[in-house]
Amino acid sequence: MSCAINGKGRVNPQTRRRILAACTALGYAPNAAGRHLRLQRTETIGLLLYPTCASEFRNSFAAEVIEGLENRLIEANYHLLLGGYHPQADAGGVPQFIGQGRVDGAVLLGKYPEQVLSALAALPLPLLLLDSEHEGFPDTLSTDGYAAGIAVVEHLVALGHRRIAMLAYGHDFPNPAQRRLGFLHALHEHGLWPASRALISGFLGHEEGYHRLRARLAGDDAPTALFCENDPLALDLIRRLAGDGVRVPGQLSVVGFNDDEAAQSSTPPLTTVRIDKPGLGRAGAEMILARIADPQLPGCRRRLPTTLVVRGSSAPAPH
Amino acid sequence: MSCAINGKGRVNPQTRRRILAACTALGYAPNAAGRHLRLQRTETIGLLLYPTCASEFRNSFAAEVIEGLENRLIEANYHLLLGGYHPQADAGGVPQFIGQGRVDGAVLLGKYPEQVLSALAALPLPLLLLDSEHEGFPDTLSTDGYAAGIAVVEHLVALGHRRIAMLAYGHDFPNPAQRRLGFLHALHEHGLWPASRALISGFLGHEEGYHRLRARLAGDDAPTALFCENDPLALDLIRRLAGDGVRVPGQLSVVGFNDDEAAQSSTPPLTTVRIDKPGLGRAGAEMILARIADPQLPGCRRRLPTTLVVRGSSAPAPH
DNA sequence: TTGAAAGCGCTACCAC
DNA sequence: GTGGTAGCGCTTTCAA
Repeated sequence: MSCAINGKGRVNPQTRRRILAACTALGYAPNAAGRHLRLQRTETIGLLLYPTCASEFRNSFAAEVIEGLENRLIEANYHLLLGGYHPQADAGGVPQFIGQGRVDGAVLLGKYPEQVLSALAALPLPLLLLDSEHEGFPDTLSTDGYAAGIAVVEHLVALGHRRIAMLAYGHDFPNPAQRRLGFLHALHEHGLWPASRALISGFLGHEEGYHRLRARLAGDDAPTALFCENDPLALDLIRRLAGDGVRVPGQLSVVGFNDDEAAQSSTPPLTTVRIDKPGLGRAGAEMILARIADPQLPGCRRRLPTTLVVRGSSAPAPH
Repeated sequence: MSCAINGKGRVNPQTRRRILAACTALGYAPNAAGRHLRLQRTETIGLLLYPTCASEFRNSFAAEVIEGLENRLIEANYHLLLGGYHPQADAGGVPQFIGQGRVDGAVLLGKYPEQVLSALAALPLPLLLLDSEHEGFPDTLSTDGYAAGIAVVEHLVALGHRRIAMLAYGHDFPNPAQRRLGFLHALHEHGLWPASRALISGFLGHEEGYHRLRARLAGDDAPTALFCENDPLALDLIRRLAGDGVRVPGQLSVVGFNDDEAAQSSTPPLTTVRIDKPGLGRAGAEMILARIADPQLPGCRRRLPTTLVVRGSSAPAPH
């Protein structure tokens, strides 16, 4: 009977039909617990968010990635078990549901500190680090921030800009670091000013970042173009600049990163780097499923390409 | 042994210690599948979001509610299985994981259309409708929008306002409807203008809502205070009004609803109605756990109180 | 091609 | 207070 339902083995098509009809008639569906026990498989993937579910949910990036992830997993008859980080309940930084055999594997999304990441990497469980990179994880999927950094510079140089600055937060996450490296590499290739002049970094809030930027704009070698670490930063700066009478893109071209929803509807619309977030989620689902199917698989570290989306916030350099 | 681990029955404390020590030494933890099968319980709650997980995650309201929900469930050793709405996979509008015995109950969050809600209500599974109301569900938990609508009017009347308008979307969700009713009731109590003058509703986008508002402001009995259905609407209108030279609260007091994060940091800071979102989540967790523990329990429809938060966007009425 | 039966890991019960 | 055992519902194997 099980064969009939799951479409396996040798079953008379007529018998199968009869069984399936009876199932629907009786409203029968296989019980997951029995199935899990027998199969030694839960058909469930843990989705671990850091620091909390709420914090990541508010982040539209994570939300869109999860959408792609979920869609692909549902296709594979898999489900997502949600896990935030609960210091009180989780011994040693490792969430409860791991080790309970509650999930077949887990996807890690968020900005984990090194310590938590190391603890997680040591787990005997298929794991995928999504939108980040770490040497402890055989499987990671992120985006090519390096190439994106280069693409932004190429775009601005093509518009005639020579003094291009980048505004980067003071944290140290892998992908933003890649963007900086690509950005600086491209500047160097074009013989533009050195990193010490190009990089405005180390600030924490937008307020501070804006003050640093204003200071540079007031100098005699003010940048004519600005690459921001992400869209919220770019949009906030544009708003502040507008308030202080600096025209974008007239006096300063601004490029963001992420292509958040707000980037399209801002004034001016934001030139930015687009990440296919649902695509990232789907590819991640593929990777964790493959790892679960064959734990012996060699490690896989992928970086998906990004696309530069040119909108109104970047324009030819002023003479 | 099971007794020792789960802290049940009569076990010599010394034996228990010995067993627990062995468990940690061997890294043993009970397997969830076996446990679920034996207990006929999965210690898992479905979290169903509509229309998609991504859409609800972007909504900071849902994110915060989920945070409270999750925290309480973790305390009760429960987990959250995520479910979006997948028309292709879900027969008859009911998600896969229901009926598979994969969850002990489910929490429904989001703006479900009537049809889907009815299909869900018919399920033989403990369900909690969170932040909404529907006659088909014995258990619902929402907030007291009616009282909130009254509180807003009382606040504005105390500031000397007589011409108070409310801006409400064209959709028809239970809680906003309650807010409107409370608002209109309070207007009536104070002998202020009738619903036909007070309510600016039926629009869909902010653009349209703003045009409707401007038309009213241009009339000779322009409102001096405005109650908006939610904070994003209030904040967007204030921004548009500022762009057109209308001073808030100088010429027009504005009150929002939700106390989103942005309400605190806007200029001026927004007077709004605060909902304890994590509290709503925690209370919801409590309700679904109670229902699971005893399916015979009488139905429970709760509305949590809200708080008016007075900030800078409301001020005494101009003379 | 079909039906019968073993056993996945756990907990609750029962005899000691 | 302790250890042994039945059986949860499923899939898979094996014999008919």
